[in-house]
Amino acid sequence: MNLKELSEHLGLSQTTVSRALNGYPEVNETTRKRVELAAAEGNYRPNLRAMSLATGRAMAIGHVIPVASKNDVVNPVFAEFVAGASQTYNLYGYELMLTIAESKDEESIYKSLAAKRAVDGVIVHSPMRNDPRLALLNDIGLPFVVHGRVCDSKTDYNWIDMNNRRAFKQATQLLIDLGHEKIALINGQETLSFAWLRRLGYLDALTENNIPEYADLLASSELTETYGYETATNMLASENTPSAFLVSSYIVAIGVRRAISQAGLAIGKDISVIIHDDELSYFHNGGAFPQFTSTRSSVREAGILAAEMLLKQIDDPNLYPQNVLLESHLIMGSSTGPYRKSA
Amino acid sequence: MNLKELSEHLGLSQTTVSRALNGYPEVNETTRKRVELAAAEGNYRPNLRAMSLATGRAMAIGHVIPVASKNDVVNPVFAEFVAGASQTYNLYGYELMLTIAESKDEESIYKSLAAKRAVDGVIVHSPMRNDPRLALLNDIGLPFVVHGRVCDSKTDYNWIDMNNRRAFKQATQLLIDLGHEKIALINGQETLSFAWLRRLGYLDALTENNIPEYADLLASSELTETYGYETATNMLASENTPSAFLVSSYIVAIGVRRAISQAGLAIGKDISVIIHDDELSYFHNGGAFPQFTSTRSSVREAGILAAEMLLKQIDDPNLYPQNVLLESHLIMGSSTGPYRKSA
DNA sequence: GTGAAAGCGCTAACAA
DNA sequence: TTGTTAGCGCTTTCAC
Repeated sequence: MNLKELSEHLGLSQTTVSRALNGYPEVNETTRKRVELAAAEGNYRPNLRAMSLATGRAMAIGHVIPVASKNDVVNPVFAEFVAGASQTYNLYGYELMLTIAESKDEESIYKSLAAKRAVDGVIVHSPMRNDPRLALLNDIGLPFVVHGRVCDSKTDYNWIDMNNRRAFKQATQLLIDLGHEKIALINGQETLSFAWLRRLGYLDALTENNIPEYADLLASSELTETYGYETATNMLASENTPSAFLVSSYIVAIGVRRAISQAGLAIGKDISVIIHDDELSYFHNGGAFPQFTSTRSSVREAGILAAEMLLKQIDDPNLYPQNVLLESHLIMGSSTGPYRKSA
Repeated sequence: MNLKELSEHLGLSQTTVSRALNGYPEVNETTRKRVELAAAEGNYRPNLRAMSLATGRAMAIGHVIPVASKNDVVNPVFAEFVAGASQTYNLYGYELMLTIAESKDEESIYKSLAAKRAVDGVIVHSPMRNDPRLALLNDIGLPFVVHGRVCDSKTDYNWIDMNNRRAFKQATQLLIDLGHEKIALINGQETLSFAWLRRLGYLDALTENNIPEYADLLASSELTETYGYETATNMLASENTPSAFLVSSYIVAIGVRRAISQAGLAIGKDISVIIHDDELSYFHNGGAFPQFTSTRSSVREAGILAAEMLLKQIDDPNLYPQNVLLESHLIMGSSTGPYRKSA
């Protein structure tokens, strides 16, 4: 059923039917009711592509998820973020166009999305400390919201972020309070800003407590199990054996656990492990990890907010720039609890 | 830059330019070259919506990911599957439209996608043993491929699946060979067919080995940490204390581990844990879990194949039905290795 | 080998 | 309050 058929069926012009359905005020209420009824009966929905073509709005938002290489794992955090965004789009009648692409192809993907008029705006994921995508998107004039922050940006832009720096400062402080001094940070790639900010938070706490920073207790790489295993193994065998690990993702933590148990050590007895992972907030329901308090600030919430921000932006470019820093955050203890180092 | 501008710039008609760009044979090769050059220079891409309207093809595929409730976690497996599909769509010029929706809204979402002409086909995720979506999609005439199988379907349909049954039979056999008899299965919701098939595989092995099936060693629910923790805790405190766990997802396994360590037991010493999780294939690189062999059959591969299958179907409806059962599968050992029960 | 013209299904000026 | 008409940017007959 299309507009023409519907209007013929009603004995009205396409215009009137269109106006009735789109809530224009000048339509007679009786007519509107009639039209709405017939539309519902005939299960009529406007053809999205025709509507888009006529209005010039794509009614779609692009999410481009970068992966480092063809075989890279997709970070599960994206799934939650996208779920939140999808919820918002459903509410406002937008579609979500997803592309998962190798980082090197991203530039051409943005250009292509814009040139094809496939989307009205995009969400930028996984920002780097100095991210060339900002300039590109400004250049092609595509509205965007960044999930995270670009540390070295000179210009304003829309972003929403968790307070990674504060979270890692707090986590580190917690370990310090437990008597630890040799605290390892097994971090993500520090070219990505989330990891960089986590590093800064970790260092903040060390500095405030006059604890020296050991370079060999700082690791930074892609978040995989193998990375966690190998890094922890090396650290445990080194001179500066850490008594605590601060781990940037539960995937990595699986490897860290493996290394620890292989070294004959026990978490909660010989060593302490704190995992920080936004996604884990979902595990937390029911007090799964009672050792640490944790505010539930889910990535999904960020997705909802980011999408709303972008739609507002598209609606009214004057709102620019909008920023949200989610102060609530998550510190997740190891399942076996922290090891209190005797002073 | 649109077609009109491009053709005026070239001094040709829109028709010729369109034909040249779309590879029609009747175009003079010299002309084609000229057109292609100018198009590249002007960074011309056809307006997707105009193209769609003219051709009647949306050039987009819908993925509808169901979540049980508003606060349900999105299964990370979807991310990998979708990544694979996205790769295929990029190749063929299709877009991927993602919707994450509560199961109860799904029906209306499919109807809406079809009526709006937003997609040319859909991928059905998380099939149930008896899934009403098949009938619905057949009814509205939207081509689809199911990721998984609908156990009780009378009619044919396109699907691609891992051999969950065989994988769980093998995993169970492995534990039996290690001397275990009281083997717990902590499974997903058995209304979903993947979980049901896993259960059947588990039972296959028990039956073949004349091992009795203990009802209290079979659990089935949504895959969360808390579920794993509570179930394992109860099982460990019961009469039929299991000496081995077979766990249907690494998220659940985190809870199981927690329960085990809280009960004062050690994996690999007092108890054995096998986790099966397709997604974990990505962890496997580098022999992270050397205890078991494992063929790497990633969910991403399934995504690639499913997308190809669907595009073929759209191209030529006569190919129906297409089915792929991925025989390769994954058995992932616990990081601390299996416990060999003394006979 | 190329072009003119109609049409995909909708919205939005402009008229009435 | 409703209808007429043009047009969004492309593809595709049909004619040359």
